[in-house]
Amino acid sequence: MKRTIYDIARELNLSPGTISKVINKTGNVSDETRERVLAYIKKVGYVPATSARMLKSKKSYTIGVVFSEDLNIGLEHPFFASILQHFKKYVENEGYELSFIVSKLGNNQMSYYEWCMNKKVDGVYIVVGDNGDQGLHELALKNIPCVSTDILIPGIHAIVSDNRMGIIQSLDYVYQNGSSKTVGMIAGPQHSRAFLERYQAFIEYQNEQEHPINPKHIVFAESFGFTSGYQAAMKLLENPLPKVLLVGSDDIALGVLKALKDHNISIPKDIEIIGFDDIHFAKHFTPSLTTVKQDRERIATTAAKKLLQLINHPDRPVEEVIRIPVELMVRETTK
Amino acid sequence: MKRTIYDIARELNLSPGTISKVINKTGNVSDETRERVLAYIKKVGYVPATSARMLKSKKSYTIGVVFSEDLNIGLEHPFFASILQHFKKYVENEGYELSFIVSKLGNNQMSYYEWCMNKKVDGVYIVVGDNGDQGLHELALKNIPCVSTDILIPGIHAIVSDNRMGIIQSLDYVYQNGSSKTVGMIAGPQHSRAFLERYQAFIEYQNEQEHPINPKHIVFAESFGFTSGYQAAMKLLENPLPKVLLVGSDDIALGVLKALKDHNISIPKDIEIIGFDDIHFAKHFTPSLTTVKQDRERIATTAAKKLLQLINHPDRPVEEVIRIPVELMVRETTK
DNA sequence: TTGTAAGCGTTATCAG
DNA sequence: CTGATAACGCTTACAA
Repeated sequence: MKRTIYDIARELNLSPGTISKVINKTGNVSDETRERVLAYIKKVGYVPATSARMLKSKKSYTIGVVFSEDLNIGLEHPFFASILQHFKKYVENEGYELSFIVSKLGNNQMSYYEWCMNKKVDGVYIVVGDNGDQGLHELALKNIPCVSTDILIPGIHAIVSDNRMGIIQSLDYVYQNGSSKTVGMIAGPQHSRAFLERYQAFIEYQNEQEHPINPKHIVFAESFGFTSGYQAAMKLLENPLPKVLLVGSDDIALGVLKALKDHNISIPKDIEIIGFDDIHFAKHFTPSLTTVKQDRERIATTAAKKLLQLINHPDRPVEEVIRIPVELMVRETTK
Repeated sequence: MKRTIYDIARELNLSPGTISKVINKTGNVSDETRERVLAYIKKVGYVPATSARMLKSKKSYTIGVVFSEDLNIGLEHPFFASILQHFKKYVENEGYELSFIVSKLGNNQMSYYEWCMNKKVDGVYIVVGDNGDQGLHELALKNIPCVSTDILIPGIHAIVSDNRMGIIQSLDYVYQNGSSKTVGMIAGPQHSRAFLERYQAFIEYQNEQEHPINPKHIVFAESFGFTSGYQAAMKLLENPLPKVLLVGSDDIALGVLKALKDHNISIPKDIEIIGFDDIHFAKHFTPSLTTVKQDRERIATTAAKKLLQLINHPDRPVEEVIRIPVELMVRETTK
């Protein structure tokens, strides 16, 4: 049933080495035999045994995926799942597959790096990672090709949204025509880079443009997700509201919207809301959410492309951080 | 740097074979040497090379995951992503890891079965699959351990929700106290087993209880998702509405809700809605959605447990289809 | 251009 | 109870 390179060699009156050469497009083989082998391989549906190949060549055509669970962001997270999906599609098309890196496998604990050595993965992709995770920093030190679409670690290439640009677009939109509305922000947890960047961009913009910042109009959500958005909004409601509210993420924004509705606050009449992410649901909500769209597909494919480049041309230098442009989607929560 | 079983043997004045034995808990080793080896291994952080181990033993401690993309259900799907997440957690804890099965890897097309042989996966998990997918049926024929939490294929063990029970609970709730409301259904695409079962259960219940079924109150959504729900609702609106509406899934139900709202139909006053799934968002929507909750965690862990059993005790027979109970979550879209 | 043979790091079967 | 030794299926010098 299962055929090896030896069987093929015998059946074709060739030597195993030759077969290997044509499969790997290495060494010299006459065009004729190459064709013959290729045809035969296709006919009988031979596929080389990965394990043997790995054992010998130290390559696996596999990319390890870090999807940090510590943050309690499940695979269900609308943003990260989507990115992972696009990434997967791209690399599979290039002949690579994905395997989740896990640090606690049954009994034996193993660092990301050990896992990579052990599995001989060609590269690793950090979809979402925790900055406090030592394993990640260890990875950055060893030189294994590695890209991230989340955290920024010196030594690891990252592809992330231009958060600052998103905030600028939002505020430019708010202040257009010389309007001088009061604007507040419900920021996400500040241990997350993306949330931190968005918050800082907000503060900087306001300072540069000399718009006042009212501390009571700034609230930090405790976590990701709907519920923490709801709670943050409750806190905001303790004081008079600003006219416009930027929210760190759509997930959170939806919770905010709900809290506001529950208090009979009319949107966008009483307060305008601008989110961040453009998750699938943003446009379906009532009222539909004005938000900054992250180009998930572009982030993912850029990351994939870059990782493959790192793997196949380790010499060619590349920029370490790439910022992907974002776009403001104006919908019903602003006027 | 990288240590092999040989290095360890040498450093410990033993033979490689002995080391292997203690690692695999096989053959006879004196307690003393076992301890000594185990201690040393832990100290130096040795991990066996998977490739070599696979090559020799035909085991990989890896489970192949089928996540059909043909259906355009991405990794982002709230139900399946959540199930996969729970499954992953369970098997990782038992020392297995997950690798996505892919049939078109770069240039060479390969059937699921070939992939499994090639990668020597110990089992396969079908999170979501297309019934028209020949590769899946081929898998069922070969005897590789395999479980599904979606499609039902003869020969493949399946763990799915008790859809009939969900419909019965919903309708019992609707008809409680001898009420005789008219009830309709927006069913999902009928090529999907789960949707089909829900539809059939509905029809059977109504017939058994001798409640009339108005064909105009039954609409089939063309696809999964919000948009097809919206469209289905539009169709339903062409005729007078029933008093109660069961919807095949929450995803679809949210689209329905939106369409109804857009037409100024009051929920639950004019029409009551009951969904299916209890996706995360169901309780956050306004009004919050009454729905049948699928126990995603239990489905996933049951599937995981069963697959591991199939792998490790292929002899022990097990039922082929397990139905997991569901629970009606009563919220604001019903009164 | 093709064939030979020595590994890669394990496991498993025998002897000792 | 422990130690040799032959696979496992492939890649890669090197020889023919």
